[in-house]
Amino acid sequence: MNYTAREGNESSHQAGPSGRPDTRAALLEAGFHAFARKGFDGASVRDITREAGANLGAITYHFGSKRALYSEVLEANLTPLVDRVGTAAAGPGTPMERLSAVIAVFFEHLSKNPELPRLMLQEVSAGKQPPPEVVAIVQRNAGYVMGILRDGQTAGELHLRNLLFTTVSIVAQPLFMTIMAPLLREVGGIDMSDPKTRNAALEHVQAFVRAALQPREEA
Amino acid sequence: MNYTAREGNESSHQAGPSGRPDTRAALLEAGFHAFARKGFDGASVRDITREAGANLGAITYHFGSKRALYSEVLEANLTPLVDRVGTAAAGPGTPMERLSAVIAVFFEHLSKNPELPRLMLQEVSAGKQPPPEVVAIVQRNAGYVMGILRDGQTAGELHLRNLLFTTVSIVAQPLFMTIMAPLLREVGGIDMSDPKTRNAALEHVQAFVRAALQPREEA
DNA sequence: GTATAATTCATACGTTCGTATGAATACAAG
DNA sequence: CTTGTATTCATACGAACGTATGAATTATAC
Repeated sequence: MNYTAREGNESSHQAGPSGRPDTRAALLEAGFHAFARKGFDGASVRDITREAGANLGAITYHFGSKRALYSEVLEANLTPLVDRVGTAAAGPGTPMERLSAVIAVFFEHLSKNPELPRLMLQEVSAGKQPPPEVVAIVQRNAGYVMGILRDGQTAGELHLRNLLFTTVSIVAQPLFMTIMAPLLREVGGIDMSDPKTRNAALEHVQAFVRAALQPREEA
Repeated sequence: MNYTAREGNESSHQAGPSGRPDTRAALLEAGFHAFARKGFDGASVRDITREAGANLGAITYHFGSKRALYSEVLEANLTPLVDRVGTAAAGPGTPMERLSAVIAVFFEHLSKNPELPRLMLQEVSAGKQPPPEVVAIVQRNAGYVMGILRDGQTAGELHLRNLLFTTVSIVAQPLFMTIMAPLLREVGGIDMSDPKTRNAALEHVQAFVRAALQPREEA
């Protein structure tokens, strides 16, 4: 029972920056693809280890279990996105400009990692309570968006009633737009892998949100 | 090889309107729950048949395979929603009113069948091309929404650039709002099972879309 | 070099999976 | 009743699953 491999923190594992195989990273990568493509249950340990060029027992050795690998995959792939959102949210400009920047970050990051939204939505559409790390990440992301909305609200630049609902409405758009890509081709003959089209979609979402939040006089 | 059970059309199967067990319907119901809750791979034939109070071989007998049951579950549960959307889209009123009606239908139907959006999103977030029946249903639904948008566009009542993108932006909202319900409690302490809250969410989405599509003067 | 720890490897275990099979039962028609 | 069909049932099969095990190998320290 010596193969714990989880005792200390990283850095002592496999000399990442060297030319060594770094099985651990390969498993995270392969696991990401497999989980995104087939879901947790659909992706098998044999699939993942084979794709990673590792032995069947590698997941048990490096992570302890398939479930633990899944958790690390989630965290490792969601954190960079939310980090980018955080910096975009803290950037300069009016609240509306910062919001557009956040949408752009979202959109670009998801477009460059087309499997990520699948992973996220599978996690959320599973119905079960996601692992606490995921909840924390989502919470952090929501916090960034809500911060912008609050700023715009107090400055009178944005018009909205409910902070949380509006946040959901906004975040839903890049996620959905990205995840619907395969269906958009089928239904509308639109190819989201074309950068031109992708940019058009981004601009649509930005304009849509901008229009929705524009202050106006009404009951 | 006599248990085909798929030769003719319905009506000869099990005398639905009688007091008989109607295993077939029970399997569709149990399969819907199980697939929505655990995904296709996560839901086992043994789970489903047990929940349906049927024998282990019942799925093979009545549908031929687990996959075939899944297809029927998808179709049986998506069609009623899209039918309702169709009637709402064909209703009276201005395009904006019809759009709000469609959103309300969406919202209400999804709220009453909280597992349905999970099923839909799992299907779409699986990445693989959904079965052609599902594509057809989605296409029909998109057609209804796009019809309203086109009407409003020619009447000058709605302002939008891209028909398809706008449709995605609209449909995404009730879906996301419903599916995010568990996270909304966690993140914002909001209980979507409360009818009051649910109605507030509906009104938010309607107002959000209305504002986004309101004609205005700009570049 | 040798000793010690970290990692890989082949293989096996027990479980669960979807489906197949044929006997048993329920039902409808004559 | 008897006959024939539709359905249920218990059980079995082979495959795939996640994980465990201990030997082989590789890296690190001395």
